[in-house]
Amino acid sequence: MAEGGAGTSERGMQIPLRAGVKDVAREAGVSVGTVSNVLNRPDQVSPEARERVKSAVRKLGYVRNPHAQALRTGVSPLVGVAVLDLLNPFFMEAADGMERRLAEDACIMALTSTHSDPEIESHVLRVLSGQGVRGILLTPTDGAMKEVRKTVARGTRVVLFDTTATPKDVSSVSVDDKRGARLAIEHLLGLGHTRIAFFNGPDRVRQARDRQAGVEQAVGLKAGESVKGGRARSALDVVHLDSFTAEDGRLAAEVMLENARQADGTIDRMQLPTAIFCANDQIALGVTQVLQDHRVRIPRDVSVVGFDDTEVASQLSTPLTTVRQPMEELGWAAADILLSDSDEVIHRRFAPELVVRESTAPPRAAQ
Amino acid sequence: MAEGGAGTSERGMQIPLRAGVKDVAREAGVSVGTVSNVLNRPDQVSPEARERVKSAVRKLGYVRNPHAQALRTGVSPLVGVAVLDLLNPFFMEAADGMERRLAEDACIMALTSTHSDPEIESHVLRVLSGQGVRGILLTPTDGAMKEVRKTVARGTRVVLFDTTATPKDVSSVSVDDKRGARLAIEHLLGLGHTRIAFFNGPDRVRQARDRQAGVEQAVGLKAGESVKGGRARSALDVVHLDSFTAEDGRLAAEVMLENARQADGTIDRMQLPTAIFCANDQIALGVTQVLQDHRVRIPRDVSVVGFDDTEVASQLSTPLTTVRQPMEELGWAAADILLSDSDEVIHRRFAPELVVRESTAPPRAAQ
DNA sequence: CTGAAAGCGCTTACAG
DNA sequence: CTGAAAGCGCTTACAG
Repeated sequence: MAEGGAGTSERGMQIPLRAGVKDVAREAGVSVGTVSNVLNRPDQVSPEARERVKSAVRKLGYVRNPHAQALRTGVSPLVGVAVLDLLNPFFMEAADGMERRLAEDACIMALTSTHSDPEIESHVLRVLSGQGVRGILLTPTDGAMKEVRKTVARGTRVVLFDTTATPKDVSSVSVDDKRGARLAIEHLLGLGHTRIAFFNGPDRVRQARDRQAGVEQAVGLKAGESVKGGRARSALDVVHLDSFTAEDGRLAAEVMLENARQADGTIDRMQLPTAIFCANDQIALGVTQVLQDHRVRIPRDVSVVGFDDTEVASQLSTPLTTVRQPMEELGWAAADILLSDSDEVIHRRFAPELVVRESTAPPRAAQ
Repeated sequence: MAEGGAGTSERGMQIPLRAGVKDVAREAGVSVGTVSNVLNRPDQVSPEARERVKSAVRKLGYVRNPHAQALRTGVSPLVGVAVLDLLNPFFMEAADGMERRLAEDACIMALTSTHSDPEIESHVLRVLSGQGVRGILLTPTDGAMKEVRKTVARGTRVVLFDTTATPKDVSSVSVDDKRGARLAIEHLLGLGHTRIAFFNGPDRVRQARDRQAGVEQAVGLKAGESVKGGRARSALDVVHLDSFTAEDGRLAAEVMLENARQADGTIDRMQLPTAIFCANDQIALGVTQVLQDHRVRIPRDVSVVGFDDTEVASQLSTPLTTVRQPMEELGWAAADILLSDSDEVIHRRFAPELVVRESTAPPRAAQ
């Protein structure tokens, strides 16, 4: 393809594959500057010229070249979103919220997964930043801040999503996980439960640590009837699972039932906790399945509480009492901060909310 | 900001916010052309110059401006992906496969949802195409082809995903839904089932229509013991749900149980089908929950088969027999066709596969 | 092998 | 209100 030609005079004869401002200008009999003005500040152009340009645009099917625009103005319409896992409904509901906010500013969401892997995370940050995106919404893994700061130093805006870290230099959006866990436990204590099992996620995940802190706080407070000192830890049994999945929920529940099995093979319900608080709805899903398989009734024999309020929670055969995270709102807020373009560092923390359904009730009378 | 200045001589004094080829060239003592050559065809540059440029790149933290590159070369690294629903695990597992393939070509996936709405679909196509993406992977709604053709005419490559339409002018990737449904029904017939219920999705969805065709074909063939003529439709009960969700699966199952309820309030198991084929795993999830609630045992009282083999299938308390779609592979293949850049129209159809687990067994003896 | 120059398609001060 | 011109940062034939 010949380059460096003097002009486009010959090209005027043929219909261009993709019309540009020049073609529109020629068609409308104005200069390219006027075409651009019609596109960007139509009120500064005379009505006649405006109309001629508009009909030329229609006639030629002109579409602005976004790369040229981005190059010239320095802004890209692309926003990168990197979450831990595309298959986790929590993130996808949040992504819906982000997309809604981004659409308002005609931005496009580029959604990718880090698979909770710090190496993939670094790579994704570099690639997205290299693409010159308008900004990045990131659910960070534990040691992400170093790479995040490099990314910011490279000139790419980053907003942290679903993290409780509140660094001085990077904005974030989060839910108060500790408080959410406290709500769940207080609900159970309020119903009269005293032997509670907490099926938590792995300790290396920040959300798990925060939720546990909330659980311990609630148990300490209520059981001891005093802010300081008092504690009745024996009432609480914390089990750490390997992941926040239904599968690991099943496993943990099976171990629990096995431990309560008597010589005659039946399960001694007195050996079971009266309530189980699961660190997310997926775990609760696995747990309820195992309990049902073994004819342990929910909530009559055991109450179950989840976390997140994803779709599955209300769809379980016994609709699940759970701690609702405002996922869509969370995503919306993160995108909103990113697009605000202000250099101010903002930390938005949302309050979780207890949703009481049918999986919780006072404990069985016998004790 | 002053424009139209004569050069960048003064700028040399300060560290540029973001280094460009010019800065690298100055630092390395070569021309910008050489810098570009090092970046794009390093073997055509002398080793010394190459090293000097490379270290200048490192020193200045140079990152290529993707928009300038896209503008100049005409190719964008962005690939748009528009699926029906971000919350459907089928699409998210496929998206994982797409992402893997796209990463090989250093492309970025821009994932969005059409929410199965033709208007949103048109909008998304227009916006993505307007962004000058490298191409679009689309799960089309029924009447999508008109807008798809417009998009293609605008110069944007499109590959259809999970559609059985095989237009002459647009490539596609699909699974043989009809065959999948046939596999499921043949499995049930092979076990000796004769009274089968088919819980299908809404008729307006192409997948539902194809799966029904497969079901009818299998029933007609086997039950009639003859390819032509023979048919035993009475053995098949087709129920159309409003959506492919667990919730609608529950609803349908409850209606079915209600119809089998006797005067004394108990359920007459003889009135139930001996097997239920659900048009996807989500529906099967809802159905199994309701059956369990009513103490209808799976597979002893009723066999259940799903479709997709999403994560939930193997995690149900009675692991679900289902028709596996190779979701990741499907996504990978779609991305592969898109990136091939050939103008040849390709239609890739994948074969589904029956995965037998514990939710199916021969029918209860009594009949 | 290297450098100077044109140009991708757009936007924006500036002069008229 | 309109037009001519510069330039965003890159790549690529072309001449040396």
